[in-house]
Amino acid sequence: MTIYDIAEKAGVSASTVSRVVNNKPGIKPETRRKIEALLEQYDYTPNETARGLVKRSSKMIGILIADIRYAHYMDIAFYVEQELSRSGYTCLILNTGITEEGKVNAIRRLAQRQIDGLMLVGSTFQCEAVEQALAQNFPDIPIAMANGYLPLPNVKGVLVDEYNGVMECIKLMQKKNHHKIAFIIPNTTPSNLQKQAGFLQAVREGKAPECADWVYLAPTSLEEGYRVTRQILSEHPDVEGLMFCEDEAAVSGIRALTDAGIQVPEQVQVIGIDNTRYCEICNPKLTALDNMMLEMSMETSRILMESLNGGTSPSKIMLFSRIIERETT
Amino acid sequence: MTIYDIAEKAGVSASTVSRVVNNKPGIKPETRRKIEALLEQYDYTPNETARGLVKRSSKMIGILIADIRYAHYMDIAFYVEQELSRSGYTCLILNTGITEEGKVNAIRRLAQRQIDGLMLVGSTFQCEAVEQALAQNFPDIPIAMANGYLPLPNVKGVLVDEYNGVMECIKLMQKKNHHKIAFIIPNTTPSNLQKQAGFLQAVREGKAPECADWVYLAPTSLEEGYRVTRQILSEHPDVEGLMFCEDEAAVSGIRALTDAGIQVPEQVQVIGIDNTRYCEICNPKLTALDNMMLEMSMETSRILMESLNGGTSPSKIMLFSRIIERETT
DNA sequence: TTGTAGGCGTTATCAC
DNA sequence: GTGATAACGCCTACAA
Repeated sequence: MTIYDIAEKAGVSASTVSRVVNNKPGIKPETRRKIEALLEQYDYTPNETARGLVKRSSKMIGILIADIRYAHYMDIAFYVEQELSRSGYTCLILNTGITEEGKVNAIRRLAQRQIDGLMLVGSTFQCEAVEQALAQNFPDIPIAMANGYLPLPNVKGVLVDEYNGVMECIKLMQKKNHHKIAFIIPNTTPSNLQKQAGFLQAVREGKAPECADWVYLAPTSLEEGYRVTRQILSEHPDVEGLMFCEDEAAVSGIRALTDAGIQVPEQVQVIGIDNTRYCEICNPKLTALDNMMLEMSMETSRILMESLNGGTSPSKIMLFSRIIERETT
Repeated sequence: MTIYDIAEKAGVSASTVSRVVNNKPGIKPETRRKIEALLEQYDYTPNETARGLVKRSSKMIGILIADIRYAHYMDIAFYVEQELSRSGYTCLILNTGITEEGKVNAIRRLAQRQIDGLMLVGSTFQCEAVEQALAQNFPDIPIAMANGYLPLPNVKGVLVDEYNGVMECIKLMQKKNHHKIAFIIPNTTPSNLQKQAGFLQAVREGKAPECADWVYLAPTSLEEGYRVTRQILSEHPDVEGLMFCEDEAAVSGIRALTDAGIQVPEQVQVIGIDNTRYCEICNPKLTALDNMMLEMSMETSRILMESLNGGTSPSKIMLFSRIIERETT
């Protein structure tokens, strides 16, 4: 069912139908009514592909996420999709993986699709390769980044103060007289390096500056969280606190501790980051740094929408994280 | 950068460029090389919108999910996106909600986009309204359903034997001499009604047939899982087992039990369904019915791919669930 | 108030 | 081997 079909049935030209479909003025009310009835009757919906071709806009937004399965990314994907749908946009969600190749590939794939806007979720996209690919493929559509930023004229970024957030976490444990703290990082994204810097700062100012060396790498997974905790216990039996960069490893860290007969939080305290559902599920419940993912994603999609509508907003804003204290501190 | 631009620079016609881009035969090797060099140099990528218009195919697949945040749906979304990407398809993932209106709306939104195929995830789509909307909007593109089926000529479904699965769960508890079992259902999707039927069957055959009345409604959430567990404890202090339709409520059910000083699994056993990550995170670890979501999603996308390629496969297949026993039974 | 004609970028069908 | 030309479905000057 095309506008031509409708036009024929209505005894008018296609352009008249097009005008009615697009609510343009200057149509005789009677004609309009007649066409609207036909539209309704035949359940006409405009072909967005054709529309996109002529309008050079697809009403589609690309969303790049390293891996949608990470609990906090998933929430972002959900809210952003909801929000953008409401304004008539359709989302292309791509899982890029964390390799440069995967990220650049995804960008190229989107480039073929005439997307109207782009959203990047996660600081992993804050890198040279992505910056170049964006500059080349999307020099002028609005781009919004959640938890990251790139210095391109059409990019806006929403950041969270994780440096101070982590510092506060460490201080919280120190205040409770837990000073020997290990730090577990899943990878070296800019965001995680920020967190690490916060850790180092707090620990160096504290009573056990030697812990600045207690930095461990453990990719996001339950298995790795368990493994690394056992490793830390064996290398530093005197450990008093574990600061994880994400909840998933943290919750299995808790498990490793209790399995080893260690009291949480009396002997060892544990803090995670992201404040995902996992925090409420594990036992004891996990204290976590809430990095405001939800607010961040809403803010990011708001900024994206604003740019799409030609509005303007600061190119970089920062939100403040906060600690949600539960049972592991 | 269009094929016309390239054609001009190469001193050939646009058709020739198009042929090279599409790897068509019958081009003088020299011409081909020259054009390929230009393509490379200007980083040309074909405009999929224009292509879609003439080919009447967008290389896009619609994916309908009630709510991507449910842990098991999320995994499906991830794997399906990966799988379809690999074959050059882009996924449009829409969260429809569980209302009829939301589901039908999503279908209409996709209808405007010339999608090549459609995937429905979850038995919630197995309903009259969706069936009608599909028949009307997508009479002839391949449609694959995960955990559901609709009797339309172009629909294929992958199902899981949850009826027997739940029955086995109940029997497992009965074998361990826990007979007084309550059943908690989040909503009345066809899939959940199947589970309930399995529960009723097993309980009626067991030693406490009166439990057939112990069916509780609790929407998927930690709060509701906790609340309903307390309610069950107060209404049936002699309860010996809890069979939840999904892990999320189950894990907070465990918490409610331990908070009430009840030993799990000695006094009350707990089983969930979906076998999500949550099972490993809570304490004690949750025994769950693995409804093979992963296999199901891979199978569903495989079937969808096959249909897209013109192949044929049975319109309805069934997978078998299995129990993953952990610490709550 | 309405219709005609051209064009968006691509592919496919004929000619040459 | 290659080049016109006509679609695909829609929008939008410009004309009438």
